[in-house]
Amino acid sequence: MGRHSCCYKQKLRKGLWSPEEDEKLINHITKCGHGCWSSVPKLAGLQRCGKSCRLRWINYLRPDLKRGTFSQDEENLIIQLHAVLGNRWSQIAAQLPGRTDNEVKNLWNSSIKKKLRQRGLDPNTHKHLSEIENEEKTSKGSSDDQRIAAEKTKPSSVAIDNCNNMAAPMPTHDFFLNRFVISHENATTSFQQLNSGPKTGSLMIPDGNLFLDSNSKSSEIVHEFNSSMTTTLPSSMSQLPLDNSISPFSVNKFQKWDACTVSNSGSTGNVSSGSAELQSNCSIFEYNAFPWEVSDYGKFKKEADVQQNIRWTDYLQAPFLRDETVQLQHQNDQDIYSKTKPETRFTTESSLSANWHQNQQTLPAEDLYNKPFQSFPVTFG
DNA sequence: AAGTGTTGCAACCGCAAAAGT
DNA sequence: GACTTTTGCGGTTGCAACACT
Repeated sequence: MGRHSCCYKQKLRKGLWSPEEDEKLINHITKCGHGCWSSVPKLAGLQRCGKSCRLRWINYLRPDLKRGTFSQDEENLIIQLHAVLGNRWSQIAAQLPGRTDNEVKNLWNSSIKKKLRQRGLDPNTHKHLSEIENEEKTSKGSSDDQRIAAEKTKPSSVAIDNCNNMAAPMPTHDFFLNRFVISHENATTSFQQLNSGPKTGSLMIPDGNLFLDSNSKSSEIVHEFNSSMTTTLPSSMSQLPLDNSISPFSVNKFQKWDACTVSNSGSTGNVSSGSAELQSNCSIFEYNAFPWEVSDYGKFKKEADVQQNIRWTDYLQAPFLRDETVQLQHQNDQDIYSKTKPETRFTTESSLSANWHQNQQTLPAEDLYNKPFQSFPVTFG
């Protein structure tokens, strides 16, 4: 471990953080926020550089970190995302609530890579090693060596092909569904971790689902609430009690929902009637269908705007939803929907996530990995 | 028990992009 | 527009803990 140049100049501490340092940093940030990181050490009374403080906070002290070992589902998701995104750890970590890019990166380097190799897969290209060997045999010359070397630093060729192909498939139905379930589930988990009291309506707003209404196939986006949470929906998230039991960071995470909160219908279940905005051609990023951090929201939205603004209505009308062959590939996911009758469509997310987890768990890891995975490089660059 | 190798992870480095002046 | 500062990211390293001999 080296030391930042600024640390040399100012003779700042390096290496592991002591509990006292952690406490100082936590106290300072919870009271004042981090503001400009370069000023944090001075204000917090730390002999560290701002960069070091930022890293310590993001990777270790942040209250919304999950910690602990990665679940099999998380590992599978990392593998899938890596096939699309390559070594873009921050983007991968953004799909794993409570996990940091550093954690994901470490897991990949220390564990997942080995597992993939044991399964006969190249962790860089996600291709079978035999396939790569064949390619190497058939392609000779230095130009090919350069290509292979370059390929190692890129996401899978499938993803690249899709990226270069104007007719590349849209994001897959199951991928988005999975993302919903995971992030949705996490929102609940975060809530429960942060506030052991009764679930009030306010914080349950993010616990509502933004669902694809596959029954009507009308490309309608339905915002739904659990029946238990329809009674008291505050008009503003600012009404949240900012006591010690609720981290300001969790509130920050959910703030975006405030912007799309529709007037409470007063009825249980479907409140789509009041969601004109949601039914418009809004980008999927604009209403935080995924409970990412606001900063992530901005980042992804920007990327999406710059590259290709995938809209929910576009997604719902995507060819793969009409393509029989592809639909067969997503039979399991369709089943999740089809088994839910319209009148009982608003099943709790737990049943959905249970289905999903069950689905994942019944697949051996390798089978899961080998499952056709259509990437969506358009969105994530 | 002591020495050596391996592993997991926290933290640093260097670079690039963004933001500020 | 040029320059400086800040922020964010991916790659890498150092070290403590563990496993093995």
